Amino acid sequence: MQEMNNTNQQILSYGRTFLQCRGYNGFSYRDISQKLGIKNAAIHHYYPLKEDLVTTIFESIRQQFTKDIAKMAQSGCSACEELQYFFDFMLREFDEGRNICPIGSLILDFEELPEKVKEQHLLLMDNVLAWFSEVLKNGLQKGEFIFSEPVDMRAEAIVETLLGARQLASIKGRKTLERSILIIKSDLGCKN
Amino acid sequence: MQEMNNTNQQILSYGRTFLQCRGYNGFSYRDISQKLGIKNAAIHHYYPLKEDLVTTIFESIRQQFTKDIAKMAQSGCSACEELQYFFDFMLREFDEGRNICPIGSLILDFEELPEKVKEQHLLLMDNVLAWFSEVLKNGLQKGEFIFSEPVDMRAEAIVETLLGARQLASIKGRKTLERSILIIKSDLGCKN
DNA sequence: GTCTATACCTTGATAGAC
DNA sequence: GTCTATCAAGGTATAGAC
Repeated sequence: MQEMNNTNQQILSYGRTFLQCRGYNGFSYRDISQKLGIKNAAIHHYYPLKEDLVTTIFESIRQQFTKDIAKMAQSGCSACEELQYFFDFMLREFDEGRNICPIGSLILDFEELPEKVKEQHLLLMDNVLAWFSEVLKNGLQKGEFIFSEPVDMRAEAIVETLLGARQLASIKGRKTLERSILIIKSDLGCKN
Repeated sequence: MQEMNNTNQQILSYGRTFLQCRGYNGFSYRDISQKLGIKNAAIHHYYPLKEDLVTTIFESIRQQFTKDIAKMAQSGCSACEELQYFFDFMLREFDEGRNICPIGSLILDFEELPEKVKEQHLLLMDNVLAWFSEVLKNGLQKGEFIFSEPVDMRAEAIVETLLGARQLASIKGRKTLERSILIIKSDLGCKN
């Protein structure tokens, strides 16, 4: 991580929250600057263009994800536990008021998005899908899971369910997300 | 259906397409008017406020859905066939370029939506969830499906998976949606 | 039913002072 | 690093002519 002053960190934090609540075109520099008690133009000092800000947000999300899965891989926990770790992460994010997962937050605006933002979005999506596929593969081999479809296909469906669940939960509340996590585990034949 | 001239119909049709591609705040009256070769202000003649337009769009979607499920109920087809009818409808809509399901298209903007639009959105969501629950209940009783969770819970998870699948498919293509439909049917123990 | 014209707001972005 | 000031663009919406 580069050295960062407090303002920069807060810009990224609020920016991320706004992004995940309202999407790319749903928040403005003014929304962020008001939260910090500064002016619109000050944000442009850190991120001249909005695409710079959003790209940086996505890079930091991906960095954090990469760090987290590396830590899990070292800890030698079961595939079930790895999944649960991800689910807990989603629930915690939901509780923090970051209502939509970052992947879902860009889909409506995707066509008109700047190229570098699109790239980051696809990269994060690939990383998440690849991680799920890996966990499912291991869990199958170790007999923790039971299902008959190719792991990639199953992984994709899980990501989609979480995507949708996170969105419905932003309207209907946390229980919605909890229920879907139970279903996902049940469909994997997961015992806990 | 009220009598409608061609302009009005086209406004609703393009409006719906734009809404499902870009969300509530992602399209403008100008987008629609340009498609029709008329001016911005002409649309306001039919729908003074944007919320009027979007409310009408949602009402017509819900009306169509209500009509479709009534027709299915009369036709006496199996629960599996009823599900497949819905899946085919989604695939057809996807092919028409209406990329996101209407429910998903309003979620990001939901908080700031006019009250009457929120109502229509929730109403459609309830209708869809209730229909899925009903079909699952019947399918269970007739032995067409096998699963252990409450039907409401399973129905919710299916809607979420379709929601997410439709969104990923808008980026990654039709196959994504097809794959998820297979998984959903597989998890229901559906034989076809 | 469609047009022109217009009012008013928000947004992304820049220039230049401090 | 933050401010004031400003700009062009695009959005919603209205008034009134045709």
